[in-house]
Amino acid sequence: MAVTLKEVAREAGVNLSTASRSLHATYGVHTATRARVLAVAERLNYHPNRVARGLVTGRSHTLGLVISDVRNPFFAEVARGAEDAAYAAGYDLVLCNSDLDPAKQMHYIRSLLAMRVDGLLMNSVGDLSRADQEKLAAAGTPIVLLNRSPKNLGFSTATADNFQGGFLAGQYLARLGHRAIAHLAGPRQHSNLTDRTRGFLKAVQSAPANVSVVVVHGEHSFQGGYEMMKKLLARHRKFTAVFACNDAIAFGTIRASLEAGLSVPGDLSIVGFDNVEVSSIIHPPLTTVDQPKYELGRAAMEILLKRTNVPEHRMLGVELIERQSCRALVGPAAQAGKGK
Amino acid sequence: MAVTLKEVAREAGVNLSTASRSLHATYGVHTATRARVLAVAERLNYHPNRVARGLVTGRSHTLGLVISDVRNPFFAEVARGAEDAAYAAGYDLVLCNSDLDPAKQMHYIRSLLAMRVDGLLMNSVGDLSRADQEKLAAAGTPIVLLNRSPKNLGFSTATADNFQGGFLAGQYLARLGHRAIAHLAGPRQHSNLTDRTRGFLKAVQSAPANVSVVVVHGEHSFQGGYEMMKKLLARHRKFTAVFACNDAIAFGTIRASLEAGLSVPGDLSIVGFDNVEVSSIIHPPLTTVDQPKYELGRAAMEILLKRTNVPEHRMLGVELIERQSCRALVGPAAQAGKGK
DNA sequence: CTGAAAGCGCTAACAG
DNA sequence: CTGTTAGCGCTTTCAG
Repeated sequence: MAVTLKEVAREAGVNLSTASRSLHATYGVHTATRARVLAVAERLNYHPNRVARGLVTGRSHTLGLVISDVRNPFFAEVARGAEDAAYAAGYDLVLCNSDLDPAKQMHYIRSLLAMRVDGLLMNSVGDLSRADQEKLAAAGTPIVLLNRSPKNLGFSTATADNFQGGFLAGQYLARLGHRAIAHLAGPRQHSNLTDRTRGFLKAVQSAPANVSVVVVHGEHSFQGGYEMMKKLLARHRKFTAVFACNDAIAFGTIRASLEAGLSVPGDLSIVGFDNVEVSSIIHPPLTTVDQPKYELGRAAMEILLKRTNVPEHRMLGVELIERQSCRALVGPAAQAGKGK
Repeated sequence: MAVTLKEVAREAGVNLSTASRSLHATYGVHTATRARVLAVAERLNYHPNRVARGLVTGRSHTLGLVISDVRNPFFAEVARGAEDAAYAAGYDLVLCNSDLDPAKQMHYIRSLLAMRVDGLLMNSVGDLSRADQEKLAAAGTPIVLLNRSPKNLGFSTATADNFQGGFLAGQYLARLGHRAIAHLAGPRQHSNLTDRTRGFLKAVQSAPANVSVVVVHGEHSFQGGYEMMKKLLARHRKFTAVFACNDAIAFGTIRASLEAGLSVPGDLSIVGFDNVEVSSIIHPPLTTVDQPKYELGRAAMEILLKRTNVPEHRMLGVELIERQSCRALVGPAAQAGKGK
């Protein structure tokens, strides 16, 4: 089918190994010889067979990316960051959507290991059985985990500072003068989300004034946010602001508020988390905590590409993006009807 | 490093080839022998080396997906559809983001061919030089193109019925009684977008009443839509509806309209194209033409997996999703202030 | 049913 | 600087 190095060598009148050396651009071959080989390779449209090379070198120059779903804009960004970094380093990325299903996850991992990827980037490993986790660790393939605090086994991690993000949100709302805040927290037991909650509570507790908080849990999706908010509103709770633990929830919250005849930010201030692209597109533009998604993917990939065996942990900074979904209840801005 | 078949064979006291046969579940090996081999393989945690296998079989069970950018929700959906289909068939997918840059595209293609992927799913090939296109075709690797009308070389294609989608949009707006419509058409020379335009014009021209249309071109993005609309509004054009050739443009249009003090759909009806997830989340929920994105990816993958050498062309149906961004100017619904 | 042997395309010592 | 020689781990004839 495809032309092989052997044919190139024969055509160029040199030995197989000489041809091989010529292509690797290392020294140890006469310039004229190399030129000849290269010319022939070009003419024959030769392309080295990476699988053959991989077999002998033991490196595939391929990496695995296991995430829950690329359709989630967060992961799409991460994937892009990871892919760009891989591309720059001459690696290819195999995309796997696990839906967080442990069986599917293991299936992918097995497949990836079987194809001898040089490393794995995964967004979670917590759902795997202890045995599987150990098997994974034993495989010896470098692994970096996304979005997990550095407490996992011996794996490297790359994550945003979720605690700090939650803290920023709480501090912001408290400073605007909100004294009764609802926090839509997503599922329990979701380490990076609970970190946000912890940061938020910390900020609110350390605020100069007294702030009351009601925390509700639910699905971390548009629908989940919508439902949590509906329920909250039905209970006639008095609160002037909500901190949603991600943007999707915030969007659902806005929808539910609008449907209940509340204005945002007039009656209700809302801050989200993630800063997905849509948050600047919807109305009102959402004030949210930006998480450096692309950089997260890139940073994770960089760690992976180092191929060191000592686990490395990278935590990226977050930032509050002030838009138009919050209003100040105190201070000079309070009259204006909008935050800041 | 990893345990090899040879070790399994030795441990099981059989020959290498017997071990190999045992694993392939084909007949030709005594049941007891196979059981023994399987047991040993399990115990040793043996996993076949796919690269070695690939070298001899000539098939890598890996496919390439070259799209412009996964961060584009349209492609994320397509990618997911393709990946699911690949997964179901036991294939892995290598993700490549080309940004539509011909050089990057060729780089990826080269890399993919070098790793001997069994097929390629690409979203465009039009920017490649004639020579590169021919080289691609000559490589003999099965290729299916996304979103391209079936006029390309000998490649298979999978695309939505863009013409029909444009037609549906035009027909819908005309029926609602709109007689002056702006069409935000995206860049010229973008085959699937121009198909939408053609369908739209066809519908409008064949409408019973006279409908005037102004077509404007620009970037097919939120920003592009925003700018096109600003310009249009500045020219004091009189139109009651706009058909945006994709949802991103529609979102930009809505933003620009809102900023200009126009209400949607009160003063202006807007229909988009794509039905990305956000279109149901924004306010007002966008009436748009649904393109079966996930199915597109899956269909393309199915064609690819057939590995036939006769090009196949699949065109998927589209559907108008009526939400709340349009209003009727005639008929009983006109009073209600909303379409239907 | 099982073993022996060749070879996929390439790299990497090792001689020369 | 260049050629010879082993394999990498696996599948696949071909004998037995």
